Amino acid sequence: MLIDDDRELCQLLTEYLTLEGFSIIAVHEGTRGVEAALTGEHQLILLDVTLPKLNGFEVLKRIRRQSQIPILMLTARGDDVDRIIGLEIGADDYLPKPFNHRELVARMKAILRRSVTVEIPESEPPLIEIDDLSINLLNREIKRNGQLLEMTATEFIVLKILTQRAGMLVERGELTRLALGRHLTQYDRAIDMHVSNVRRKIKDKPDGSPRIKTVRGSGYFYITE
Amino acid sequence: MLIDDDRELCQLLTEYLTLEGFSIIAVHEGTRGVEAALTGEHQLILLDVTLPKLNGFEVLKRIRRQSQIPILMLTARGDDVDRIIGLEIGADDYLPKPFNHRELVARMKAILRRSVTVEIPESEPPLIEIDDLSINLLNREIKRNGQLLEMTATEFIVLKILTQRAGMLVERGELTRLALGRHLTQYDRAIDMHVSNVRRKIKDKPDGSPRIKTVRGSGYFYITE
DNA sequence: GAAAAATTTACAAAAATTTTACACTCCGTT
DNA sequence: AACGGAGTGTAAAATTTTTGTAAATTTTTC
Repeated sequence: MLIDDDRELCQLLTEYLTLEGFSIIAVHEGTRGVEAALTGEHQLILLDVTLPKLNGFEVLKRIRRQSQIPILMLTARGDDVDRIIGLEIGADDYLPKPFNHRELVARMKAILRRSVTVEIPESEPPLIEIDDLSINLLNREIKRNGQLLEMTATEFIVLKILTQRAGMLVERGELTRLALGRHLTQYDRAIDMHVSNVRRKIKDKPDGSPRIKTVRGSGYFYITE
Repeated sequence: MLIDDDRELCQLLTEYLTLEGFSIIAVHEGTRGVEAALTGEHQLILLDVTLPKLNGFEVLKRIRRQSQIPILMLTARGDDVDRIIGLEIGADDYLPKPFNHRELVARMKAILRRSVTVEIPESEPPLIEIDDLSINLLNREIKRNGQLLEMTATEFIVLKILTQRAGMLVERGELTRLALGRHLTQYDRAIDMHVSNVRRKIKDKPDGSPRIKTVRGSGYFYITE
């Protein structure tokens, strides 16, 4: 999928890439791009940085919040800052405009080659149920025996990860990477806060025992049995 | 293959990674690293950024000129520029020093998983069972005939190492390196304390015989048979 | 520009680790 | 048999690390 507001470029690229054996869908607006990217119907996103309204980085971040789909950024300005921000936020590659069509294809193929084994789209079950919690991955709702709990996006993903791996230790570093999308650095206490908030919101189990255990020096895990 | 001029780190890592099922060869110099990387004998390169003479990026570039072998960069504490340049030139991942050994393994496995052709060292069985002890590596729980024992992270790893090598002598120095991640120095009694604590917590065998034997002047081992 | 969320800061509390200290053991020597 | 040094076990103290969370700050969202 191509996200770019330059319709002429979209047409040219679509034609060319179709010729190369890709099937392309173009959208010209950021929010629509995010939606489309999250449908899971696409294998690779080509994303222009300079979009009206919602800019490319914003789009990238929103997609990354929910999906690891490969993204190749297209940017007009070849300045390093852009590259850094893009890759840092989670783009797989970047290509400065104007670019050579063949180079684009080469890079797309490179990304796809890398992602083949990663993106095994085995659909995760849309609902995690554990104890009296139900965690709906589709609409991101969490209920404690039927009652809806308010969660922020990050708290949701933290709880999702911990429950998906219930009974298994998730190390702080890994949790940080999975939930916050960055490396854990010294003195970074963000993940602790999120866990703390999750604990406060989900409360203890019906029998009064805690749900999330801390393994000092390692990480956290959701207690089973 | 590990390319790093810090020999001490190389030794520690080699030991640890060997324990994890990898076979490691370390070189301490850039040009030799490039040569070795291009022999095609290795599946993954761990590459330090701050090498004398030929720096890590240069090594990376030279390797990439001829090979797509997976490369994980070890960067000095997280300066963004380094990270990005590394990825830009073609590293597969990076890990800022100082890093957690377990995290390194996780990332190595992730990279290897992506490069289909390589077989990942079969992850150690998640459960060690010996006598009436069961040691769960997933959630780091230790049970003595069903009953949960409280252990600190260090005590856990000490017991893990001793039981994994049950019947074999583990020297104090090696145990210190593996469990505490440092070299044993004169008057360092920490490992003795940990062994002592482990002994106290796991108690003797059901028949009243001790589980961990001291070999005076050498080390410890878990008694089998 | 206000509200919400995320992150950082700060600090007390808890827990883990290391160090210290001393008793004890092994073992070769006197 | 007594001596003495090196190595070991471990209690207790000292130190360091880690965690929980309130509050402040920054960033993001709408």
